[in-house]
Amino acid sequence: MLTDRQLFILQIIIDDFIRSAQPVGSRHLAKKNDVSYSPATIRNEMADLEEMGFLEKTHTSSGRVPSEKGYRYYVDHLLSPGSLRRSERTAIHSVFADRQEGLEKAIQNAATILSELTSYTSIVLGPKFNDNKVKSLQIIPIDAQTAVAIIVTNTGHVENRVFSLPEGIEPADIEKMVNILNDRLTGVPLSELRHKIYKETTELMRRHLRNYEAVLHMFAEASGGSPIGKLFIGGKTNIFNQPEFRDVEKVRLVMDMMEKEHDVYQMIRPTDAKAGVQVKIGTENAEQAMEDCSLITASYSVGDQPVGTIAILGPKRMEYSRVITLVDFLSHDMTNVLTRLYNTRS
Amino acid sequence: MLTDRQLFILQIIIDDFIRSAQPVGSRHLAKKNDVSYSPATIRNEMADLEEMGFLEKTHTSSGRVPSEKGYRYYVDHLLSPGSLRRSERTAIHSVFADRQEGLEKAIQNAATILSELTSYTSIVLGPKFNDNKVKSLQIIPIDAQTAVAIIVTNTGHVENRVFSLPEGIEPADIEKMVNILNDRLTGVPLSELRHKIYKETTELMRRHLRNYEAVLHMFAEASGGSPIGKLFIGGKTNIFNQPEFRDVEKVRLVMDMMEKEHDVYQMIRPTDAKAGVQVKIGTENAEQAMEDCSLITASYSVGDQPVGTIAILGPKRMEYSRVITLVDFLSHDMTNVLTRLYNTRS
DNA sequence: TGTTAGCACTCTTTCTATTCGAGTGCTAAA
DNA sequence: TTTAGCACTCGAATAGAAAGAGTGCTAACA
Repeated sequence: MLTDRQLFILQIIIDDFIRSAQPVGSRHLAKKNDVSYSPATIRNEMADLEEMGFLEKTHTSSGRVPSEKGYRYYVDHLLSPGSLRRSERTAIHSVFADRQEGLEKAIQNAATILSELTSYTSIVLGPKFNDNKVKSLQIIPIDAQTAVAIIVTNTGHVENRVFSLPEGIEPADIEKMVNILNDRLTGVPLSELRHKIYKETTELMRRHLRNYEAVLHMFAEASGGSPIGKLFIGGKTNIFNQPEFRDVEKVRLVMDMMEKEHDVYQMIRPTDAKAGVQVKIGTENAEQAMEDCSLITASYSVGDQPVGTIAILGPKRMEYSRVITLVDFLSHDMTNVLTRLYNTRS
Repeated sequence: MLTDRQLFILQIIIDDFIRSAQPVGSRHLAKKNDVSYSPATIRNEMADLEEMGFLEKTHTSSGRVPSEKGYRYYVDHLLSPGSLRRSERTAIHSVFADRQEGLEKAIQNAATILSELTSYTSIVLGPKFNDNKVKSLQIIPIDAQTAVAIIVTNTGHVENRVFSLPEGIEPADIEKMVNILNDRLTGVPLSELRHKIYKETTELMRRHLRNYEAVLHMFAEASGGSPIGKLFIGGKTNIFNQPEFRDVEKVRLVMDMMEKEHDVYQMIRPTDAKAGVQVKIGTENAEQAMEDCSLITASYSVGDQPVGTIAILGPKRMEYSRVITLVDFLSHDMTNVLTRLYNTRS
């Protein structure tokens, strides 16, 4: 077990390293105001901490650097809870205050604000309302052979798709079709739409018109939509600011990964395993490219259903305290706003 | 004026430098099969070419490197017209062969293919049909206070926006409104919609219902949409492959710029000044960050109206011949496909 | 007169040696 | 248990020195 003094020293070493990015030496620490031990004493403790795996040396006669285990212990036990400035709070609140621009824009703004406040890279996984319910279906003919199918959900989300009309269909037929579809499918969750569309309406449609299959098929397709929410990444190039990423190859690894939507999604998709803020340090991330990075994630919800994730990607030497507080705060804010907004319209 | 031999030497110097990224020396050139002059002769010619500003030295005793003026002359006068492999042609054709996925996906694929074929960064400015005409306007109520406004154009493009309904409006009122709007605005080009919506319908609407302003305003807003087409960038990290971008600061400049949609748009927006492929070398680009890059653009059209742009961003030391051929080919292909697709539906 | 061989010169790159300083580990004294 | 002292290690910085690539110029050659 660690003595109090060891805890203290571990803490100030990591704090110092996070700020300076320089290996910290015993003499340097001893000079600090709140440290009253001599360099030699500190050296002894450092040696012990290193033996236990919390610290590392870059070479035999360098100062100490936190190991991954060290960071892990730090976030689990040593973190002083950060607090937000008033200006930060209002910045975050303002993102969702003005809904005029639409949800998508608001989410994108959230990503931008987050990266600006932290000067790390932010990732926001937009909400996917799988239990969105159909509010209205429309078919708008464009010309003799073509039409647009439109699905509006109870959250105001609109899916649309161009498709070819069956040969020789009449405007009256289309109207009939739309009526049937609306009659039978209003209120059906999007996730079930594909299934229900065939089950509920095939019979009816067949009675009223020929060539209904193409149309049904089309609607089923459009309802599929993207299986995941949209990804927004803010401050992609912030990683360039980090001194440990002076190396082109390292930057490249991370940049490449950020371009691969699928990988990013895998990394931050909401896991309902644990609620609250999650921290993944270095190799704790599955992604190879993340071995020098840390990822802080929190999911946000509508009601008690998690619908999306916000995350901060930075160097392992991250300001954990600040970022955790920020991410926690924003995710709660988003949960509140979205819940108020969407949970009422059922 | 340049002698034939000077032209020849300038050409092989640039060809060689494009391939190797190394300053090319007289001895190195003389050893090539198709060069029958001695190093000394070549040195003399090089000195002349340098004096005329086509070549530069990185330091007093280095080989020569093409200057910006050199590249400019090269693309204007020395370019051997490249040809495409069959596999490249089919790759390009295949992008637009299958329209099932929708236009947006196809455009995105174009960007991806382009960056993969060239191993540079590709930028595609999605089509903006400003003369799209309104086909249909819809208002779908979501709940008592909220509704979605939808505009469908003759190309099948759908704009939508959530908005707040005026207090105490009745479903019948909405229907009336939609009828008036459709009656008066069908066929109006999107670019004029904002204007016409007030001019044509205010009077009528006022007669039929209170609080029409909010609704009109909303439609006017939605019709504004994004003033520009959507941007797709492929192979953002390809720049890392270029040896002259080993430097983190240089990469950063370019990366930062690519994140700023507005800057990118300014750079590649269609200029109907010149048709065909345009090449901007280094500082010929307005953008500061581009001083070590070249940009090759071509716009594509529907009919004879340019609607979007494709571009390749690479180092000044770019394979101009290949890329120009490729960009030219793809832009024509896109023009053909889009013209066939959209020009019929007027 | 145009071309080429030869040579001195320049500048970068690479290697080696040296020094400097920050930091450690260990021992012994307080 | 803490601390002072000291030898030791290693990286970073500095300065030559040598190697190598390439040039410019001059003079000879065809």
